[in-house]
Amino acid sequence: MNTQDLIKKFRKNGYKATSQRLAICKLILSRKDHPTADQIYQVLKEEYPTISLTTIYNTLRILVELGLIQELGFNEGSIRYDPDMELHINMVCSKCGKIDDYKAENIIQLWNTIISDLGFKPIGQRIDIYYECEECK
Amino acid sequence: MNTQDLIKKFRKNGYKATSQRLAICKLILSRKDHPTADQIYQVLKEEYPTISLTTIYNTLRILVELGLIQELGFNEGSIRYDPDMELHINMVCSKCGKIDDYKAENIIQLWNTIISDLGFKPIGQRIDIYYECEECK
DNA sequence: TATTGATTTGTAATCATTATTAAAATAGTT
DNA sequence: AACTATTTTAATAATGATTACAAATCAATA
Repeated sequence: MNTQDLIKKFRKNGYKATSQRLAICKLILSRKDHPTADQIYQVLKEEYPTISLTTIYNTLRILVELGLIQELGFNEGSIRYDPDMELHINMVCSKCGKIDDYKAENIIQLWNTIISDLGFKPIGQRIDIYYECEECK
Repeated sequence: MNTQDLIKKFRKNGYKATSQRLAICKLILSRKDHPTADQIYQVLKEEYPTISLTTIYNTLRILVELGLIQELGFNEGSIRYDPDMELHINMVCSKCGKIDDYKAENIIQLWNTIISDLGFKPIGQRIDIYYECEECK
């Protein structure tokens, strides 16, 4: 999603398209490592020295509401943000917490089987696999 | 798992079988609603008025280590504890946070297919489905 | 460009969890 | 049953992530 589309999306939903919001969007939508709010803050501080963590949190909440990203709560106590809204598996290293997305072949089949049994369409889903990554072994 | 087996399990792993630990175990292993540490604390305070949250957390950590329960971090900021270590789906209400376990019929087969593609045996997994429960609708 | 209301920011507050440490309880041994 | 070394508990303080608040700033519209 490019900047113009983002601006439109914000305005259509009654939100102002501030430079901070656009910067946060561009960052989170481009990253695949599921950063925390603080990690986003640390990066954006360089370009926007007065940006505050509150703004990061507020913007992330809006992006969740607009369906652009997904929140993933983990056991270490922090929430990570995932811009991949398609069906996928989060490969989570139990030691270092690193996360990679994994698009398995049969996952769509698995998913369709599950939801056809449910009888209704769920709002969303989350599939994690926990393992020990190469660096940690 | 009965009390005697629990005592054996603790001792075999170098942990003392204190009454607090046994009470926490019995409670968490019998509940299906994935309680938080504080919810467990609130219940056990009745029977053990001097029990502390620290003890709850310490014991839960041991139970995770012994493979008896699973930690599930959620977005509202709290960790919930799930005594069901078998493959199952957490049906999570996006509004009230209620969680029910759901054992779908064909999941295990499909899941095994996905796992075998990985080439290694994962430590664990987690499958959530988010929806709006009856009471919240 | 002026106005109005939303947004940002810095600070303080909150909540869950962890660290610390003296006192109490346990398991193994006499 | 008592002894003792060691672990565990429990109370408090500390930490870290997130949220609340209020004054200053900015975006959108006229």
